[in-house]
Amino acid sequence: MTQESIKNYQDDSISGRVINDDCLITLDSIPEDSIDLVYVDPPFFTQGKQKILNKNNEITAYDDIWDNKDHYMIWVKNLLIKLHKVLKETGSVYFHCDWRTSHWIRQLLDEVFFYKNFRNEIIWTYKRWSTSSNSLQKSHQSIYFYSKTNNHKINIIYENYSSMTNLDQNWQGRGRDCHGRSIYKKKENGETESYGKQKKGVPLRDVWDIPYLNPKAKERVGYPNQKPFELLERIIRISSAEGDTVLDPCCGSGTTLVAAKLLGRKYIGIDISESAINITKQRLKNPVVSRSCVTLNGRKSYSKWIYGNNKRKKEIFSKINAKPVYRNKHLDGFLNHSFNDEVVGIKILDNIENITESTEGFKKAIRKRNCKYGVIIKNGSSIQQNLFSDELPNCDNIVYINYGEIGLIEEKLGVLFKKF
Amino acid sequence: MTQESIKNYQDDSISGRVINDDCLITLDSIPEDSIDLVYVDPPFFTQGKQKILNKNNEITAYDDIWDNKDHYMIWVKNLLIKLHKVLKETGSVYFHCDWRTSHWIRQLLDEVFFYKNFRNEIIWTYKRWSTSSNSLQKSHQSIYFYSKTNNHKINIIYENYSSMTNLDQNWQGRGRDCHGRSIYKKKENGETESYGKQKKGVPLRDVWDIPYLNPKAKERVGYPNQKPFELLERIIRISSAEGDTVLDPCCGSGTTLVAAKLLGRKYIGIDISESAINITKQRLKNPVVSRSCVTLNGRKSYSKWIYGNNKRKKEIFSKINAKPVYRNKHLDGFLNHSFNDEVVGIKILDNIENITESTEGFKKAIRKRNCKYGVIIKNGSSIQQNLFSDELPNCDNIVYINYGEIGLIEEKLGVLFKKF
DNA sequence: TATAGTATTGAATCCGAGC
DNA sequence: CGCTCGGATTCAATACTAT
Repeated sequence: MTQESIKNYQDDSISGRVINDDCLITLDSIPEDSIDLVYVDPPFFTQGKQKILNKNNEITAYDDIWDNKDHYMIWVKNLLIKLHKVLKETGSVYFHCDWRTSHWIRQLLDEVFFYKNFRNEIIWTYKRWSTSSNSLQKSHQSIYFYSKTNNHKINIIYENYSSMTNLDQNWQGRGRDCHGRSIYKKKENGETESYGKQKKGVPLRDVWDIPYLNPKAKERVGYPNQKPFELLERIIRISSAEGDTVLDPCCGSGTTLVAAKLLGRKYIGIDISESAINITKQRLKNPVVSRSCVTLNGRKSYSKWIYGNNKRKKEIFSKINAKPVYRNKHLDGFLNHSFNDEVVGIKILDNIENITESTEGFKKAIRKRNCKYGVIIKNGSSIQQNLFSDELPNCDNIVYINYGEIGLIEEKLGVLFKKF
Repeated sequence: MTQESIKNYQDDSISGRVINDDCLITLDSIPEDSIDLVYVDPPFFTQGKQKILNKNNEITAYDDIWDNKDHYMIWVKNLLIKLHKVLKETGSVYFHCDWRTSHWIRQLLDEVFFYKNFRNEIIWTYKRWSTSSNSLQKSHQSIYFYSKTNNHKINIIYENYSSMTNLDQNWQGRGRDCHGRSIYKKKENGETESYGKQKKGVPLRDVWDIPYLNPKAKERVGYPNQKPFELLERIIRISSAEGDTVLDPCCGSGTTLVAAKLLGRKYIGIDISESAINITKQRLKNPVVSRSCVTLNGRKSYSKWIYGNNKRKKEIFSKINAKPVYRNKHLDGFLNHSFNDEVVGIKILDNIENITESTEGFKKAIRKRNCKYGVIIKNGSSIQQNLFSDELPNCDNIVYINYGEIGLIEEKLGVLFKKF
């Protein structure tokens, strides 16, 4: 979607309501068969193990309010029954859960919306800061998508074909052989039969790789557990049309409502927390949407930035098996393998840089990181510039290597640091 | 992993057993506390809606055998109880399920292995053929990972850092502020405190993008629902060590056992189907592992191939909103939108190509695909070469467009084909 | 040997016909 | 009117055959 199509709806003609109350109570006052789409993102059932602070260091009312599973399940079931009532026949519900409760919640969805109305388990996946753990890094959440009936409103979004798809061939006519297996139809003369027909692309998958809201993202409004705009945007686009009504019974910081407003849907948001409602109201007045760099340009785009215009840098790092570091003038990276159990810092010296100055900076940088050893590699744009020409500063713990010798890095390190 | 490290174990000194029986019966004869890792991949609960044929066009015994949910649940629960018994205290179970039953199965895992021993919901995601559907394209399956106790054996696999990671900063010491929030430690002089420590990379995530076993893959053995080697390889590496014993109670075509054998683990495979057991035994004698192109080179690797060295081609396709086609000398793609309800073929003419010859080839190519219209775009490496210079062949259904005019494509098509 | 072009095919899913 | 059954359609690969 373009930024333009969002802007069109940044006026207040779109009717929306934000209500500060217990959603179980408020839902009773919403007319039956009036809602097109519900997105539910209740507090996760962490049993109070997580303390969530807002920007003013107050523990938010957001933390769970349930003592045990049964209590939680009764609350969810009640909520679902009321949501089922207010939904139109063509309506859908999206229920956001994490690993703690997803199986219980789906059980309840089966009971209230029925197994046959299960549409998808959407996997929202993201990369995140890693934590040490005796299991795999948890980096997804599930969103259950059920419709009220089989006759639900849906706009399938189509994406580009995979680059491996043999699109050309896919146009060939198909039939079945005597065993009922699919084969290509043949013309009478034996040629394969082809036919031209417009191709739309591949339907959107149920696994969505959407970046986790960056802790520093402008979109953040200082309320915990804020969901990315993109996630809600997709859901709203898929299961509603312009002018439809979107409901979020636990609206938190209001991402759903912002997305609904910007996409020209009516919205109703409910939350029991007053601070949530205040933030939401504020946010609806002046919505900020940040498209992450990853979304806009793909993950690969960063690599150019890291390595700058210096393509040789990338090559060197791959040859010496090192990891790059960025945003640091005097330090370019580290060797992947430790040397004498110590980390080795890497600096690539461009021909415009002054050796003495750079060495000083590099020494400081690695000292700051408790690195014992460092390697400075000379890299210019010509063979001559790839050799150190000036006199080298005398440093105990730093090796200087000409570009042509980077294969010898381990050996050189070994010779120089034998004394340690 | 390298091919070498696999080959080391291609001998028969690794002890393994393959048993053709009902796993519920066989499990009673396996000693308690003797198994390190169980992988369970039972038939999905499709309620007979899917007919699965093997390569000999026989309906396999693999198709489900359960009339209803309760029947299925009892079977799974019995299986889990027996598996729990034979597992060592340090052992783990991986249970493979799809959307039909994942929530029921996790419920049973909670009952038998306990909620507290849940480790991960692994999402196996892949691209595959798509179908028209009134929901999102289902393209993942879930694998539940539970351990028998908290003291389970695990080898965390580390992957490369994302290119966006600020590795440098990651090394800074961390502490907590007075509100219990994580902050970077400061030295007395106010500088941030850093420490050098080799970083291993990011722990493996719980979302695994592993290509679906291609219908033509050499790895295929002609039994339906064969899982990719890579999937089982990961599981076995994470939750067992060399010499450990791996059990697969519904081993099917035996991928688990092959992976176990090649990784130097002992294995026990059970399946009720005789044909499955025969295939497995055969396969264990001469295992074939195929690494997919995608795995080896990444998905992006193809795009270079499609567009060849001609970067301009990519740019043109994006400007005129067209889809590329490959492995076809005379045809480069199709417009995304149909014209007069007909598909429009695209050919980009390089300066080395002969116009008359190329036009002939192009005409043949689009005729074969029932395309009524075609567009030939002139593209060279200089402004001069971007203009058609020779006399153009006279073709009713083909438009010739100079590179500089590609914005006018719709208009030109309109004028030329008004007569149709 | 490399590239162009052809042949498959799958734990899918819809739709419409036939009961 | 609710079933089931079969035909048509689907794309992401990879193997093979012919030049």
